[in-house]
Amino acid sequence: MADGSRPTLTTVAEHARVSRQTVSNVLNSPEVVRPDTRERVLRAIAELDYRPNVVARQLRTRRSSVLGLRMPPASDGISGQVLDRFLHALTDEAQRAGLRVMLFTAEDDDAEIREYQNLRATTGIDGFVLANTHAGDPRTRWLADHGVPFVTFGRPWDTRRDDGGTTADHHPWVDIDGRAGTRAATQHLLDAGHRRVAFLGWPEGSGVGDDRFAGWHAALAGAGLADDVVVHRTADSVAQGVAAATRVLARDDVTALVCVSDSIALGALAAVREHAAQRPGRRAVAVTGFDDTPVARAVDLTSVAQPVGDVAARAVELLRSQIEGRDDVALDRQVLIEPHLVVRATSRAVR
Amino acid sequence: MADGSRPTLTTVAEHARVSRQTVSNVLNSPEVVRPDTRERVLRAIAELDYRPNVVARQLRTRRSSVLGLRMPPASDGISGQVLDRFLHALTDEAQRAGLRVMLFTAEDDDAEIREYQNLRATTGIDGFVLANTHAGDPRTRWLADHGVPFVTFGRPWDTRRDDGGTTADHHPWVDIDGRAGTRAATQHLLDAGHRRVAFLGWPEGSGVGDDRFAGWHAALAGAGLADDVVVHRTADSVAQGVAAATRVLARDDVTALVCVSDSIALGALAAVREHAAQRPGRRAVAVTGFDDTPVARAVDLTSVAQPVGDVAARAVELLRSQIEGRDDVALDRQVLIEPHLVVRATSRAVR
DNA sequence: GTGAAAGCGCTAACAC
DNA sequence: GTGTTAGCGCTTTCAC
Repeated sequence: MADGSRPTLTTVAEHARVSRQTVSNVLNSPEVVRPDTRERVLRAIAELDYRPNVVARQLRTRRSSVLGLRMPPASDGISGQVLDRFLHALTDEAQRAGLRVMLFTAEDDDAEIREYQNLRATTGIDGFVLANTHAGDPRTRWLADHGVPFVTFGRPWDTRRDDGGTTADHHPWVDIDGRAGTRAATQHLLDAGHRRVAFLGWPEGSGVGDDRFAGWHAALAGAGLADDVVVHRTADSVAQGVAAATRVLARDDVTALVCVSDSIALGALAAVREHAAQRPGRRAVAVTGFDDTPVARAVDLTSVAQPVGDVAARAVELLRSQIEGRDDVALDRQVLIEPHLVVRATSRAVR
Repeated sequence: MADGSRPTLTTVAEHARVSRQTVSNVLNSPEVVRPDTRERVLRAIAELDYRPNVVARQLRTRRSSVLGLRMPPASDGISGQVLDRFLHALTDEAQRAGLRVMLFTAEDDDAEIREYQNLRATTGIDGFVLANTHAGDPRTRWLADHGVPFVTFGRPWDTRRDDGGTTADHHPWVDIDGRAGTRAATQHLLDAGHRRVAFLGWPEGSGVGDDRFAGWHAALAGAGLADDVVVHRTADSVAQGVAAATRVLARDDVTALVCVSDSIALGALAAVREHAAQRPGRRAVAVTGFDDTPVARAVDLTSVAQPVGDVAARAVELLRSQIEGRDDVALDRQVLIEPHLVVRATSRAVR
């Protein structure tokens, strides 16, 4: 029972007939204690069910072993799911490494920076994970300038900076190779015999979207089909997906659609269904999405899956090496992880 | 710049020419300090950009102002979204109340209980929020027995206990009135003139599912239509939704489907579309879902929205009253929140 | 290898 | 109203 008071270092020390310091050593530098003493101390620890008070330790060492993460704004899109899965994986990986994840919210980037200061000053958070970086992000800059350990899920997309500096560009990050993802999806369709593979993407200018576009284009180029391509760009929503696909399907030679997201793919699927109803007997148009969200699984949509577990593991690793101050030369500070294609009904030969 | 060392109470005290204690008082019991002194201290605080070290405070007061939440296992279903939205709202509300949310993971209930002990003993977490309670939950029991502040999102569905005890039954909880939700959805359909409103639900025995079923039934009973009802029960997936709806639509008098979840509604929608294609000219069958997930918005599905923001606010409130030890008689320790119906295309009169 | 002393930054208890 | 003293539980430093 945890009533009364918990045992402290002193309790354990008395119990094992050693000094508090020795108990501390057993916990933190076991190799420095003689085996039999260590044994005795460990027994006392077990008997008393002693657990070190991390708050006291934190006060002394100035290390909290806590990571901060801004709770990403509730995404209305379907793809928001990826971040949630990432958050889960991150919590898991952090815990495995003896770290905790603490959440906070902020209205905008500036508020977030203020919260960094706050959290550092008051609770001594050790580092941050940023999940939603964007072009010209002031947050990475601030963190780098202030020597705060952090890692981003997502590459910094702007390589140029007004003042010609490069600080922000060199921060540690982990990202998923979207280009490889759409490339694999496109290749998969080409392998199935499709020749006219259209791309339904986001408006130009988003790093992530452009990256995915590039993968599709590269695959077509590899097959010598890049001279005359079909692309339609639109905002990320199911309704827009319907509209975009309907437009593209007006071209009768298009037999497959590579979509930049599951949301758009979901819309495309509806359009394809409509299209098929009007032309019975014709081979169904293949569709692929991106993110492998629950919806994709639900409607049996082929999609590119982001291995968020791997991302989280590498992120924690990168963070730890910064926090512990070891300049891990062996550790790549920029990690690009390959996604994989999950083939489902919407891209398989139908009938 | 935060380099060098941050100011402490002592720094501020010297700066304001008072004792450390007075500074502490200004922060924690301002009314006890003379106005002019307080003014001077506040000025010093502002000038030095002093922020109290919460770790030190925590060591002293044994209060962490941190709430623990087990990261719910990545739900493959579409409805998992509700928890994510809740988590966001909780973080927000907690922050507003000066609390932080810390995450952890656990394999199962027992592991979670072990983690409670751990977190309490080592980091002194003040309380917990449980998001996924289930019948016969050992966690609420453990927490109650050990006097740990907590609140659940979800009612305890089992009112009986082996030993006849009632501890677990009296814990503070916040929940959404699912019954009221389906009742509103059903009434909405009845008002639109539908007479045969079928229910697509989960297998009997889940508290949440039975609750939603009850609301539908109550609405029909209120209209004198409960004598001969159409119900189909199935697992929560889109595919199952398709199958269930197809079965139910074999009865030609069914003109509306109230679904226990958006997943099932999504499937039902597909079945309805198929059905309509075979019977042109017939009035489309109305469909409603539950949870108002992004997918519902995406496909324009009428759905019952869970006001998770309200839930989070009340949860934080209940937790605070426990942590601060005030036995708030005025505060209902069991809060049922009314959801609201979001009417969209799938339940509006078509054409 | 082990122990004693000091102190991290704060607040509770009591003196003035 | 304000200041002084003590101590939360731990680790770092330095004797031994």
